[in-house]
Formats: sequence, C-alpha cells, structure tokens
Amino acid sequence: MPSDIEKNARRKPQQLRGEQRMAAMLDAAAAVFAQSGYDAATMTAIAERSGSSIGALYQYFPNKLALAKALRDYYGEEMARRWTTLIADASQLSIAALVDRIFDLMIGFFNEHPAYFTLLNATLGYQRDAGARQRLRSRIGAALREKQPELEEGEALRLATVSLQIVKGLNPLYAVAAAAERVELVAEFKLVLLSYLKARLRK
Amino acid sequence: MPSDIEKNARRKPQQLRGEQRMAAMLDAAAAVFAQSGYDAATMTAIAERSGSSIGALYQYFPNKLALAKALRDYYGEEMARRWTTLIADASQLSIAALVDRIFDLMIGFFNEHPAYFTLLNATLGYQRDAGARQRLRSRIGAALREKQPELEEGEALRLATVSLQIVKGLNPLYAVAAAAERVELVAEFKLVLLSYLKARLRK
DNA sequence: CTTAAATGTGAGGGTATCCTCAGATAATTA
DNA sequence: TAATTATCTGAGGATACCCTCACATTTAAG
Repeated sequence: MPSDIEKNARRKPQQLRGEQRMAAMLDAAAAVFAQSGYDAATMTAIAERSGSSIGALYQYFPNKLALAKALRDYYGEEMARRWTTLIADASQLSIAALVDRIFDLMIGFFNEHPAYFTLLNATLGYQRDAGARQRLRSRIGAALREKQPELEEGEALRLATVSLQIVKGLNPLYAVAAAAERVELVAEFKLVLLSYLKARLRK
Repeated sequence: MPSDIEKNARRKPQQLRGEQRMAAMLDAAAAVFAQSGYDAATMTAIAERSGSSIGALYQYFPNKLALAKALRDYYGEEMARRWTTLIADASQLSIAALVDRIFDLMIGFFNEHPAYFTLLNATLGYQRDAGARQRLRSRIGAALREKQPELEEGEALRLATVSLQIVKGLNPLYAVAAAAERVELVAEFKLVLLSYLKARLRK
C-alpha cells in the first residue's frame, strides 16, 4: 500500500538551486507548523514564507502530509544521531549524569526545533511513526540492561518507555515557562526522572 | 471583549425535549472529538451522530469552538468536583495513598472521557483555559503546604505544576496500552510521582 | 380549539484551502 | 548559440466545511 508520500512522488532537486529551495521550504514549514500547528498551517503560508510560489512547493512535496512527514523524519534522523553518541557514553556515566544528558539533549532539541515536537504530537496519517520511536526504546532498554544486567528485557523496555514519556510529557511546561524559570524547571525535571530511575534500578 | 461563546448566543432549552437534545449533542460531540480530534471533527458528523439536523445543532451552539468549550467546561466542572473531595481527604492520607488517589482519579477520568483529554490539549481560541488549571494548581499547592508547612508558596506551586504535568504527560501511554498492561503501567506511573514527591518533600 | 412559542429541517451561500496545469524563466548541455 | 532539461509562477478548478435562513413540526398556553 503506497503511502501518501510515495504515491504521486515529486521532483528531486538536480541542481543546487533546487536543493536550496527545498531546504528553504522545509525551514518555512518548520516555522509555520511551530506557530500554527499542523492543521491550521496552510500550504500558501509555507510557500510565501519560503519565498516561492505554491506551484514550486508542490513540485517537491505532493501534499501537506508528505511535507510534514519529510520534516519530521529529517528532525528524527538528527535526533537519532544525537542519541547514538549519548548511548555510546552511557556505560561510563552515572545515572545522574545520564539523566542530565538526556534532558539537555531532548529539551534542547525541542526548544531549538519546536516544529518537531508539534509534529510528534500531531496525528499524521492514520499512524504515528512507530518505527523510529520503537527503535529508540529498544536502544535505551539495551543500554539500561548493560548498566544493570539483572533487569529483564520487558522491564527494561517499559522503563525506557516511561522515561521517554516523562521527558516528552514535561516538555510543554518548559516551552511555556519564562526564560528566568527555565533553569530551575529543568533541574526539577531531572529530579523527577532521577528519583524514578533510582527507585527502579536499586536492585 | 466578547468571546466566541458569548457573542451570538443561542437558545437555551425551555422544554425537556430541548435539554435532552442538547445533552445528546454534547455526547455526540464528545465521541466525535475523541475519535477525530478537534480540528478534523465536523459539525455535520456531530449533528448526525446526535440524531439531529445541522440547523438544530446551531440553535444551541453558535459554532464549533463554542461547542468544544462547552464540553470542556462541562467535564472541567466534574473534574473540579472530584478534586474537591480528594483534597479534603489529603491531610489524613499518606503520600503514597495520595498518589494512588490522584492517578486513579485522573487516569480514570481521562479513560472515561477521552474527549476531555483531547480538548485539554487542543488550542481552542487563542488561549487555553488558564483559569481552571490555575485554580487547581493553587489548591494542590495549598494542600501540600498543609502537609509540609515549611514549604514555600512558590515551591509548593511548582511542585503542584510538575506533578500535574507528570500525570497528564504519562496518560497517553495508558491510553495506547493494551488492557492487560494497564495495571502494571499505572503502578509504574505511581512510582514516578511517588519517588519524586518523596525526594522533594523529604525536608 | 386556537394561538403562540419552542424546536426541528436541510438545501445552499460563503469561504477557505488543497492542489493542478499550461505556460514562463533559468540553468545546463551540445 | 541552440536545444534541452530543470525550475518556477499564479490563476483557478475541485472540494470540504461552516453556518444561515425560510419554512415545517411539535409542544405549551389561553
């Protein structure tokens, strides 16, 4: 079954000009999605913001859904890359240091790319991108078991799932907070995850 | 400045028939919002599901936004009522018992009324209903200070804010989980909040 | 029973957005 | 330079949805 992205595939840029325009379009889409949310965002607004016409926009993306998914996947790959380096360091980090890194990574990324958070929570098509998140969960679960081998696989997975959701679920508080409160708030977030993990991993 | 609800006010039911229809409309709206989300929900679908015509729907609700707000406020009042009885008991409950009650209340309510969760997270108009949530935070903060008087007001408020967000932020995991996993999952949720509160209240 | 008030109906006007397409412009190739 | 390929433009067709309104039906009041 061809997805909304595959069917009706569009031009892939062959020249530098095309690549730059496509990048500008993704940038503009990020701004508009972050500001208006997925549903309220309009293709016209994205085209205007990117400095091109609607026609040009539709040459690279067959529809709004495909554009959103492309943007989400683009960010998702960068996210995965950062997690890779974090997980590589996991074995030689204390739990507290690990929690530090996790929140700095996630909150920082969401703050830098608010559209990613928006698209993660939007219902794009009939299913969210279960694949990427599933992979991330597995990797975190494996890292946890490396730290504590007596952890069962199912338990490790559940721990990873809940931990990720804590980070994601707390983020809106950060997004809304005044700049002055953010440092304290992140410390509070870290305490949440840290005390949970300590309670859960302490044998 | 008149809100979208106040301006263009509609008929209030004068007969039993009208009240029943209005209730049926709110029920239908809850089902459709829960299934499709606020944006994708259509007034036609709500009217059909409620067994009435579009015209009838618009006699009671001037527009989609007003309908959503009415539904959200309706649930919000029931929610506040339940919190009132919980907070009344708070002083004579252990932290663990309190956390138990909180999750049973919230997760149960969200599960029973998924549309409430949907509408809480939707952007209705230009601002979310800051009022109700602000009041709830204050009440929880006050209850916490009753339990631990040396807590500063600002700290208590932040604790309440973060705790509420934990509950709300974890809920999607419950909503998606298979029935067999839910009991274990809720236990996990309770551990998250409990270990955080213990770490935070321990002096 | 008559009259008035309350409630109900659904076709269709108004509007906004998605997306296409025929033709124009720019870059590359021969 | 000429031909070909890549990219761009924006008016407008198609569609979906919000919401109104003139009129019909049901209930209550006198």
